[in-house]
Order: sequence, then C-alpha cells, then structure tokens
Amino acid sequence: MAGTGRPTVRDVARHAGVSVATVSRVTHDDPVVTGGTRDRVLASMQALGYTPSVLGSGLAYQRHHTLGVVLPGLGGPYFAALIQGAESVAAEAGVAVNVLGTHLRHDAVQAVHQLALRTDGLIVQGGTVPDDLLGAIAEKLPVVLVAGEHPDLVTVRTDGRAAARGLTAHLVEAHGHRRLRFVGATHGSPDTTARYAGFRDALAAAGLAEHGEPVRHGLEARYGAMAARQLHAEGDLPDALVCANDELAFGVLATLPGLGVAIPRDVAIVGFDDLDLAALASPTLTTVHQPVHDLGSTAAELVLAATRRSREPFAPLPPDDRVLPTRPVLRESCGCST
Amino acid sequence: MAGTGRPTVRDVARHAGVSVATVSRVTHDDPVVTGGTRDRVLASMQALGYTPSVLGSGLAYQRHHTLGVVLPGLGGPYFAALIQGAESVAAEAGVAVNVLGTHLRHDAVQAVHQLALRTDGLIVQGGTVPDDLLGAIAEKLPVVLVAGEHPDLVTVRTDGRAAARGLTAHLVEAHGHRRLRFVGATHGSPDTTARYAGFRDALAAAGLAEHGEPVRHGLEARYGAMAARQLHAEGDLPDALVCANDELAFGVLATLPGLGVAIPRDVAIVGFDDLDLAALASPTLTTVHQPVHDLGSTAAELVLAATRRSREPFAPLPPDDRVLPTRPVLRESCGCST
DNA sequence: GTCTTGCTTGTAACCGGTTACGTCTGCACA
DNA sequence: TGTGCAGACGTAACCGGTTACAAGCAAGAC
Repeated sequence: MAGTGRPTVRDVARHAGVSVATVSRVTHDDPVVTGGTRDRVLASMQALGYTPSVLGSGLAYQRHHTLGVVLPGLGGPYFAALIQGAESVAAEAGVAVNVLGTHLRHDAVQAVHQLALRTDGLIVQGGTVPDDLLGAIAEKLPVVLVAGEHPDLVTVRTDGRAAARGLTAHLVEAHGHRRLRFVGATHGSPDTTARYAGFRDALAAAGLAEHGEPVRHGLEARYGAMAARQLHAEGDLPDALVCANDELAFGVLATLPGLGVAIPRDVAIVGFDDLDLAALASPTLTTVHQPVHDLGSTAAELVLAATRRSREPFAPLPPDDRVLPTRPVLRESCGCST
Repeated sequence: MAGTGRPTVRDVARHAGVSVATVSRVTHDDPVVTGGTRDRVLASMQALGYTPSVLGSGLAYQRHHTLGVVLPGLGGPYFAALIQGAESVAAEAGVAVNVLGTHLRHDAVQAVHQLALRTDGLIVQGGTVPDDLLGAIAEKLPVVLVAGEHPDLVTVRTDGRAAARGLTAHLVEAHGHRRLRFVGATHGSPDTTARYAGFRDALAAAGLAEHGEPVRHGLEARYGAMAARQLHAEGDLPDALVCANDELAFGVLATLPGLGVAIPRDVAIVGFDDLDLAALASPTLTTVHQPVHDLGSTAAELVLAATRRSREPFAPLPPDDRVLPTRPVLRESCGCST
C-alpha cells in the first residue's frame, strides 16, 4: 500500500507490472533490462515520484554514502578550501561529507568514534586525533591523513619544512634580516611543527639564533592580533615575523599598523597558505602557496577509491605518502616590490 | 553467523541465550528486562564488542539521525559559530550534522535536494535557497530558516535592521559623521539586506543621503580588502564606512592603513557580528554583538524537537518567528574611546 | 519436433535493527 | 485444583532496497 509515505520499489513494481528486481535494475542502469520494460518502469517512477531510499540502499550495500572529515575547527579559509576540495570529489560520487571540528568538542575522541560508525571513510587533519586511535580506526575503515605524517597510513601533505626553510632564507638573504621570530603554535599541529622546524633550519644554516621564543597562542586570526599586541607591549620588535599561517599574518596585519608599526618598514611579515586575502591586503602578503583544495580532493579520491573496493573483509590501506608541491609567493610584506 | 564483519543483534542474542527482541530492549534501557537477563545481555555485548548498526536502526526507525545545515559558504567565523551552535545541540541528541555550502556548488539546488533525502531536518541560512524550493522541502521535513524571513516557516533571526539603524545613528549623532557609505552585498542575503535598510533608515531620519552607492563585492574578508582598494583608488573617502559584517571590516582594516589611511582618524569603520577578532584588532572594532552560537543552537533545537514527533504522516511545522536580541559594542574604530 | 543456448524477468532471502503480538511462567485467589 | 492475570521473554513480520538463483521464453541447431 502506498500508505502515507514515499513510494517504495514495491509500489513502483506494482505500478509498472514488473518485479522489484527489475525496478532496482533500472535505477542502476543495468543494461539487461530491455527497452520496453525499462521505459515502463521509468514512467512509473516518474508518475509516482519515486526516489530510492538512502536508508534502504544503505543497509543493503552496507554503505553510508558519507565521507567523514575531521578538522581541528571549522572556521577559517584553510579548512573551507580543504572541505571544498573533498566535497567536489564526494559530490561526484553521490557521497555526502560530514565534518567534525574536534576543538569545538569536549568529547573529541567519542565524537570521532561516532563519526567512524556512520561514514565509509575518514579524512583526518594531522594533529586532531591521537595516533593510536587513528591506527585503531584505520583497521576498520579507510583513513587518509592530511597535513600530517604517519608510517602506517596513507598521507597527503606538502613539504612544509622545506617551504618554510626557503621563505625564511629569503628574509635573511634577500632582505638582510637577522632578528627573526616565529608566530604560531609549534606543537599539536604537525603542519605548523614542520614549518617551525624549517624556520629553525634556515636560521641555523645562516648561523643565526631565534629572536625570542615563538609567540604561541593559536592558529586563527585573532591569535595573530594577540601576538601583535604582545610583541608591541614587549617593545622589542624583531626584523621579521614568520607566521605559521596566513590567518595569523592577517591578524598581525590588522593590528600592528594601528599600533604605529609600519609593515614592512618596521617589521617584515610572511605567512603560509596563500589565501585569497593575501594578494589583496595592504601590504600584500608574502607567503607560500599551498594547493589546499587539491589536498582535500586528493584525500577524498583516495578514500573513495578504497570504499569502492569489494565487499570482502576490509583490509587497511597500504601506507602511502603523497607530497604535493608548494610555491613561494613574494609580495610586499617581506619588503619585496614595495 | 558472526562471519567476518561486526557482530549483530542475532550474534549477541545467541551468545547470551536470549532473543533479538531482548537484546534490542536492553540497548534501549527498556525496564521490562529483568536484572539477570539484562546483565547477561550486557556482558555478551561487551564480550563481542557490539555496537548497534546505524544503518539497521536507521531503516527501522526511518530516521537518518542527521541534521542538515545549508550555508552560503563554509569559510568564516560566523558560519563556524553557527555550526558549532547547531552541533552542540545535535551531539546531545546523538545526531550528526551535515553541512552544505551552496556557493561552492554549481548545482546548489540539486545538492539541497540530495541533502533533504539524507537528513531528518534542515537548518537553512537565509538567502541560500530559493523560497519556492524551501517551501516544497518544508512539506516533507522540518525546516528552520536562520537569518531570514518567511511567512510560512519557522525562522530564527535577529533584528538586523534596527541594530544597523542604531549603529548608524551613533556614527551620525555621537561622532558627527555626515558622509557615510555602506560596504557589502545588499541583496541575496536577507541578513545584510536588513542591515542596509537600517543604514538607510538612520540616514533618512538624519536627513542625510548616502555618500555613494554601496560597495558591493561579497561578504568575506577578501572583499573588504577589495572594497578598501576601490575606495582608495576613487580618492573620495567618506567619513565612515558601515560594513555589512565584521569580516568585511577586517578586510578593510588589513588594507586601508597600509594605503596610508588612518582609522578612525581619516575614516571611521563599523562592522556587524562581534567576532572574536573584533576586540583584538587595532583599532578595536565597533560592531553589533550577535548571538550567532545561539542562533544555531536554537534552530537545531527547533528542528530536532520536530523530528522527535510521532511517526505519523509528517505535518509541516507551524510558522514561528524567533527574534534574538543584539547589543551594540562601541570600541575604537568608530572614534569612541580612542 | 526436441534440445540447446541465451536472454529477460521473477522469487525470495538478506542487510541489521525494531516491535506488535503471542506464549509461557509463576503467583494470587476463589 | 482450576482460573485469571501480570510480567518476562520469544516469534516473526517489517523498514526499503539488492541480488543470487531460478524460471520462463524465444530463437537457432539438429
């Protein structure tokens, strides 16, 4: 009985005078269904307004048609681009994307477990999930780690260390800066940890010492503003600030000039990520271009490819490490082309 | 048989020597199950590592245990706060949140339809979904509109028009500004449309005309930077800029000083939303505090309450309009307490 | 005319929970 | 001892698709 709800396969089958198997075959474009029958079924679907139930097919296929993405937070253009990259691939495959921001949750570990129960695969940003939990989950379903390193997993990342080394060297060699300071968390996020390491590499190579401990607050714009205020209050401004990401750099850019510090005249600034705003702020921001969108889409492709595999007992993905290229973008904030 | 996959109710039932019904009752804390049996079942669950399948219970309950959120984009702290608000309520109810950014998708309408098929209810940001589509979806499942108006739906919003009127009046009355210009899209987003209307209200009340057309680019930080560059290039700076939101204001703040324009000395700036960064940037940003988190949590509560209702044929939610309070926050960027 | 062969279509079991209804047990009471 | 009743638990149907296998049928080979 069509009852009160949506039509089901059986309704369509009855209406078209065929069996449910045939209806199912038509929805899957199975070529064995002959022209006449096929048209009749399609007409019935149209007439009844039939759409396959996600719930029903999910059970039958043992698949959620959902991809999980675990990020520290939801704010910020970096994550927006990452999600967009993942979603563009997922949409293609008729898969929904479920995002989890762990920093928003007091019960992050529980939340990740929950997410794992309702998705077919996970994309995890480095630093959001403890390694052991990550390993345990990877036993059960495909996991790809983004912007992080792990010997037993599939990882998609950039070589942040080398890029940061190069950019820092530019400040030293091209602009003669000798007192450099790092802004941004240096642990927790493998991504920024690598950048900090590259920063130190370059200083060591030039025989310089850090001009003070890294200014550690967080990785969002507002922490850049806090860092700027702290530096200004301390009174001992370095020649250049190397920010862990562009967001922090923007926070600095929206604060220091208001406090009477000119950029790059009094202090040079560089960021990391090359967000859209980097080319528009004033001064324009020197940074490292990262293929964030591609990071997301590549990760999604790897996960989805794995979910498509046979229905046999799940086997963890063989480890793999994909390193996507970066490119330094020299603009005004470091002192170039002012 | 236990086969290769996860244990099912039948596995637990066999292991505990009871029926599947009893197992199901135990997972639901049904008090009719007696102590001894109950303990035995719990022990078996523990022993087998049983977790109910989301797929199976979803089918039986006809529920996805998922809440959909439709936003224009994913970037930006405003949406992050909104999602966080919704997620905090959803997590409580064991419901996942599925976010869709329509501006990222060329096939937004299709995507919304898809989302509606896999969620139990929808939270929709005003301006993202055409009114007729919204109405059609509301016939099928609970929908709450956030930051928008609609006579037939449940809406959760703030009175942006009144707030913008008040803030604009402050610029005119307290600081004597007479040449004011609006920055931000004035259509598409009902939210910013209302703010623009309030801006005009205040000017009209003061007998002033707008100092030029609104600078329309978009609603993200980078468009604020573009607006700043455009204004600077035009050379005819107004006394004050009223930005449609804080993000735009930050874009301006990260650009104008670098171009030699002091804030608020040369031009005053106000925003809207009171993001975290507003109190930290320099100058600190005068804005309107909005309970964005509450907007999200309230919307989620309304949707979830509706999904919990009987399994009888779905009836659209009765229209309702919830207006949450706002509060002006006067800081340095308008010229106050400099 | 019978037997293959090959193609289209149908039957029914299954995915993993949920739950209406029925059964069984034990106890109180007549 | 028989009857009624309530509480604890089991049976089996169902949610809406999918699919292995079987069945039906027509055309071609002999």
